[in-house]
Amino acid sequence: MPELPEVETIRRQMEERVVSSLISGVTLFRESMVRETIDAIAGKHILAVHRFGKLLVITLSDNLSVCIHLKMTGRLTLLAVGESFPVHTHVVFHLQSKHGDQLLVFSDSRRFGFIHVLPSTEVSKLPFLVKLGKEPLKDLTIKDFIAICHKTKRPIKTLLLDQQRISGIGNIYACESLWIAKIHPTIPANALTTNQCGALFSAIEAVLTEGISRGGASDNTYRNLMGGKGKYQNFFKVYMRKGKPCPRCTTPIAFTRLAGRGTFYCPHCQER
DNA sequence: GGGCTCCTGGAT
DNA sequence: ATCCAGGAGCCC
Repeated sequence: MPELPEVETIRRQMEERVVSSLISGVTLFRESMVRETIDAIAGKHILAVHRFGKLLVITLSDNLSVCIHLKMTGRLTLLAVGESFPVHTHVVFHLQSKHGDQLLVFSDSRRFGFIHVLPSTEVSKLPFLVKLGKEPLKDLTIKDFIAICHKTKRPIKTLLLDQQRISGIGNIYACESLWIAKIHPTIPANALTTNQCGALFSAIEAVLTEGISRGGASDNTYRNLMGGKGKYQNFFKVYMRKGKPCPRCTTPIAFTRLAGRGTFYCPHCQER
């Protein structure tokens, strides 16, 4: 569930609360969640927290980095020492800073997520990052976006979800941006006019920006670093609103399945 | 480029 | 008891 705005919310909270901390130790409850040995990070300092699409990259001292993907149900939670761990806690980072001792906890009920520990100079070679597409609100230009759309006949919504073409968009923001741009999710991407591409590009920027400003969407399992919920779910126009009136035209929101994903749209506004 | 798979909690 | 959520790697 965490998409670009949710991961960005966590990144910003980490920037505020854990950067410059010393990692005094690590407790590993489930080895399979970590791709390499994690012992080396004890004694390192947290220098910065970056985000690439939905991937978090924590830069440590001594050329070491920790890359974390939350996938569906992964969570990072900051706790005071003595607070009980969330269910399905797999890794605990023990932190020391001038604010006192804290615990950074990685939990993931479905265990789709992963943690990589590797030299900072190797991070950019991670297959996921090598193949990652450009990112809205960052380096993806409208010109790029039009070119990407016109290069494939795949359904536009499937294209929006393809991290190797465009990074950061997940199911929620794909549905919401298509509704704003009045584009049907199954239209072949190369059938979109330049104007439609422009409208969709603007819509993507708008929903991601609003998602970030509302602290992400917690329609289900997402929680931020402090365990709090986002608020964007209260502003969904179509996502999870099957049968409810379209906010623009009152037609009941339709639900279909596209590439195995639940897809919400207005059959009137987003006519094919 | 579509379908299957990983996994568990929650809805039905 | 069964179905379903979906990010992304993997299989053809």
